[in-house]
Amino acid sequence: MLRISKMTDYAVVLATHLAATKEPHAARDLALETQIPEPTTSKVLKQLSRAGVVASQRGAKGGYTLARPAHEIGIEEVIQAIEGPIAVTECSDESTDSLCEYEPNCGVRANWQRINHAVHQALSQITLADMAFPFVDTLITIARSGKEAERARLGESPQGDAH
Amino acid sequence: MLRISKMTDYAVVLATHLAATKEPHAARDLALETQIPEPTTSKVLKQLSRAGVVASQRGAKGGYTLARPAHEIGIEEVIQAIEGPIAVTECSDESTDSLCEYEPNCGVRANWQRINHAVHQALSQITLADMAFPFVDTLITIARSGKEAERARLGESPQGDAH
DNA sequence: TGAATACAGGACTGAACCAGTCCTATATGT
DNA sequence: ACATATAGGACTGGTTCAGTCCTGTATTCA
Ligand code: SF4
Ligand code: SF4
Repeated sequence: MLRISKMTDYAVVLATHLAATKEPHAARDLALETQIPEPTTSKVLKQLSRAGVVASQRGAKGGYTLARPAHEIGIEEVIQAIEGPIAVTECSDESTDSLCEYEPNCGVRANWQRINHAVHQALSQITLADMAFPFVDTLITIARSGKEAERARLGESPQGDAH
Repeated sequence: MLRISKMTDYAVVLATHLAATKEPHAARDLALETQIPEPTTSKVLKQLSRAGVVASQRGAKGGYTLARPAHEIGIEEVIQAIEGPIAVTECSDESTDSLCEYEPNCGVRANWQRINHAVHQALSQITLADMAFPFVDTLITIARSGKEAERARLGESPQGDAH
């Protein structure tokens, strides 16, 4: 399904919630506001804290705030904090040199890596500030380059010698 | 990690392999060419067949061919054949009215659905003919619309009353 | 100081999903 | 008939995920 995990979803919801104010929010309060169970909320926020997405303050009057302004935090960063690096395929993990056993003779590897990069870029550019308002549709569109003609030509004869 | 399953990866590799010729390929032959184990290859191809991505011919001299020309089959279709509808979040499944329990008071739902739609579009436009050659980078780019200024302004004051 | 608050870290569990194999049935060509 | 090759589905071990809970530490304030 190409889906982010539930925990990651919670993370985006919570982080977006934090974007609303600069006051520290206790995990318990955020749980009440979002309806997400408190232990789970706490777990997610701890992970976000370790990843540097949110800052934490212990003790009474403590809580969580965003580590930086909302418009400087891309949701890719939030996703990565919970799930690790974005990698659409096993071979497109840019952090580790993860080796797929089929890699030596795999013809689609290079293209998957480019697709992965595009997704990564798109999610990096959408910030928590964007998520707080319904304007994302004006920000993200997938555009084909002017090489459409070339592609169509190649597409007509995929078995041709196109080296 | 926002990853497609291994089976889906195999499906794209196999389908791209089929794009090279119009002759029927037996599952066994494809398995040898791609190094993917034969039972797994067979399973994946059967799923692709049921989804209408590939056509099958039983009996001696039989095998699999693409159901349509390679440049008419988007990889989104291949992914969907194995994993079901693309849905980045639970609420962004366009096929079913899947209801998330947090949906009523979730502020990021609309934006996730737009992101999901963009990803869906991008993967639909990349065809098997594209995957057979390293030209995808010329085809997919993420573009921001001209509303960047508006966004930046909003991003500066996410806590402001922007209703 | 001591109590209350709130985060940090990690262990733990049941459930769901995934990867891969195998068996039986059916269709096709020689 | 017989060999070939797909169709469908059952089945299993392993892994990952969602969620909870416990112990420890830092901070505030009376
Ligand atoms: S190398 Fe090929 S088979 Fe291996 S993960 Fe990448 S795309 Fe998939
Ligand atoms: S409604 Fe909100 S919480 Fe539910 S799946 Fe969609 S984004 Fe996630």
